[in-house]
Amino acid sequence: MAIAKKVTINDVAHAAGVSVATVSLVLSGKGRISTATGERVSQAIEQLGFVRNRQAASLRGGQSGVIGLIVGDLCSPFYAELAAGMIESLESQGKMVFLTQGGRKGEHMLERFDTLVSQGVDGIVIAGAVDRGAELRTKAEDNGVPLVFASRASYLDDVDLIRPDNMQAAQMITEHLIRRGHQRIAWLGGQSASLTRAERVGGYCATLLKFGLPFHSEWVVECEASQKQASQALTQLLGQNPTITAVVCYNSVVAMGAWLGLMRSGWKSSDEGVDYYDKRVALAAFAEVREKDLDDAPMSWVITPAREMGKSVAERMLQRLDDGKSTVRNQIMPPRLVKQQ
Amino acid sequence: MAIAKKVTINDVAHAAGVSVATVSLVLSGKGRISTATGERVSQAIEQLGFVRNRQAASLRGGQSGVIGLIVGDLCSPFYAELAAGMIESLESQGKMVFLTQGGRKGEHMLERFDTLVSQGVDGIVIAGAVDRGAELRTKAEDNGVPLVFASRASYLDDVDLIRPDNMQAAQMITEHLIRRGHQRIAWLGGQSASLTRAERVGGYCATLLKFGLPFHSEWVVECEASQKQASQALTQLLGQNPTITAVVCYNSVVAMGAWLGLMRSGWKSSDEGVDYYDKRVALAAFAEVREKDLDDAPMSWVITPAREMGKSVAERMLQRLDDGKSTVRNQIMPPRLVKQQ
DNA sequence: ATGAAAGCGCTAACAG
DNA sequence: CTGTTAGCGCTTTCAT
Repeated sequence: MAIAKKVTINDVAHAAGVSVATVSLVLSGKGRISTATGERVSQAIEQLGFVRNRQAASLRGGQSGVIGLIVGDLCSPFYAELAAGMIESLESQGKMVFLTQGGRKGEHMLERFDTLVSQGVDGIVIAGAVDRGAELRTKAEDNGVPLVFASRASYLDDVDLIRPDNMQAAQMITEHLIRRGHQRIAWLGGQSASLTRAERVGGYCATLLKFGLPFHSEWVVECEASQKQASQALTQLLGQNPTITAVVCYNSVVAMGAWLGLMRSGWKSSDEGVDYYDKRVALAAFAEVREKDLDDAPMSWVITPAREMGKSVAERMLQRLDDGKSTVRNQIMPPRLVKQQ
Repeated sequence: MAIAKKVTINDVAHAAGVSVATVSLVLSGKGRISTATGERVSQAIEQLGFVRNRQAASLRGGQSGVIGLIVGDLCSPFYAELAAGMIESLESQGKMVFLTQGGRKGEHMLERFDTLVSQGVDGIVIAGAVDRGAELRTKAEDNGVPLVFASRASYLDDVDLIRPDNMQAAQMITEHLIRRGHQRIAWLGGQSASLTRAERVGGYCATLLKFGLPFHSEWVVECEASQKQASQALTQLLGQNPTITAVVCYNSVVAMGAWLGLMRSGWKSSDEGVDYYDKRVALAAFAEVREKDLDDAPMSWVITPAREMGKSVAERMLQRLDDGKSTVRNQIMPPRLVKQQ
């Protein structure tokens, strides 16, 4: 099959018996075109199967209709879902997305940024850990490219930023346990270097204090994201502090490890926690996204709706595209509590 | 801060005291340029911070350096990792990737395809379930755009296709159990409408026969991807068929459910399976990607290296770009067995 | 080995 | 309302 010669705006103009300018106007919906001509042009377009060359359009000065997305780690479920939500939203507005990877720690953000600019994107979204935010902001200003950040945790200031409300999430999950009658609540998991964890621990701690409950630093234990480690850490914690009745787990792996650990030591899970003779320990957790594995676990958990966050990011970007001068702002995604049973 | 006026090839030519043509030649590495001039140009480029406008380049007739990727579901860990591998690979070759979503069932593949073409991509990769493969192939031919498919399971023929070896994966995991002494091996999970499952069950069955072991259709049970359902289904299966000593689980959720189910019924996990008095049942599973949750489970599992598959896809695409006439081929990714110690 | 010039397909003034 | 015209930034013959 021969390669169909590309049909251009010229061919359309010819077929419709008008000038290229007219076709262009019809295409962009600008200018007042008579209904009759508009009709004729549309028909020609249809008939010839014309698809407008965005590159040429953008070269001439218009918008490219393309948004660049630099995501740190596409394999993180949270960012994958964020990206999916964003792309979905943008595509429904007729935009397209250039996806590139900035590295788990944001190592490649700057180079990727340049590449995106050279591709003529209308705006850039950066999702994930950011290495050199200030430089990026300057670059964006220099190039006149709207920039929006989306991150799980961040201290960036003076930029458009959308992020989860880690502190509120921690408050919700802690308060949930308290309302179920728990007074001695421990924390399991995460590494102290993590910003996300810091924000969450902050919320946990604040909530305890707010309810006049004891906060013991020995009840906040670090551990790696492995079931075995979580299981061991929890057993040790409970052994040394038998009065603890509830545990907040930093993520789903830790949570599963905690649960399994208890079960393996002879505890049995019931609807509201894990029981051992006359004692009960309730579990609660943070999760990146809705996970099948947690569905059947005897615990409540809290997530940040990543897909919706992606949509918010898209909306924010569209706004900036409309009105480049609109003031930057810091937007926060409320978390969602998933109650067990 | 004022928006820096975009520096073009003209400015570079001026600064280096040569013509734009020369700069272009240096940029593309074509044509014989004297070392001296080349040096001077490169220096000017560096100094002015010039970045070549790919849109213009591509418009004029060159390649755009952009590959379109239509992925069905970015939230599936398998495809997320595949995409990540592909993008990584392509970016290291100076290419960029347009990412769009084709829908879980490939509903939007055709529209997305058109959009990508209008953006002037050099080639298109389709990852995921494909709805109308034949049409896509025709479209690609008409537009002269190389097309490569990557899918977890597919019957597409006569196209460039890279897919996992589901059958071999099933053979590996089944044989693994057999070599450990199991003779009565059951299958748990998946829905019979799934193509992937069909391929895997095929491999499981074939391996049993190859080793002269019994295959009972009652030992192959469907179940949804939920721990609870898996747990119930397994309990029932083992209750009715007490001679079974090993179970192959269709995915990680089913596997976790199976394990938990056994534990909750009083079984205890050991290194080589789950024990109950004098009886032992070994578990094995398919997983989409390496999962932390499976790491500490008493079972072996098999995965298709999605990231490497992504790299293969990228390579295949680059080949087609070099040599559009190279014959299509069906490439298969070997699975990897992860033995639980 | 390098320069001059002709566009790629489209849009944005500016005329009519 | 619609046509004319001048490029956007770059590549690519064709001369020199």
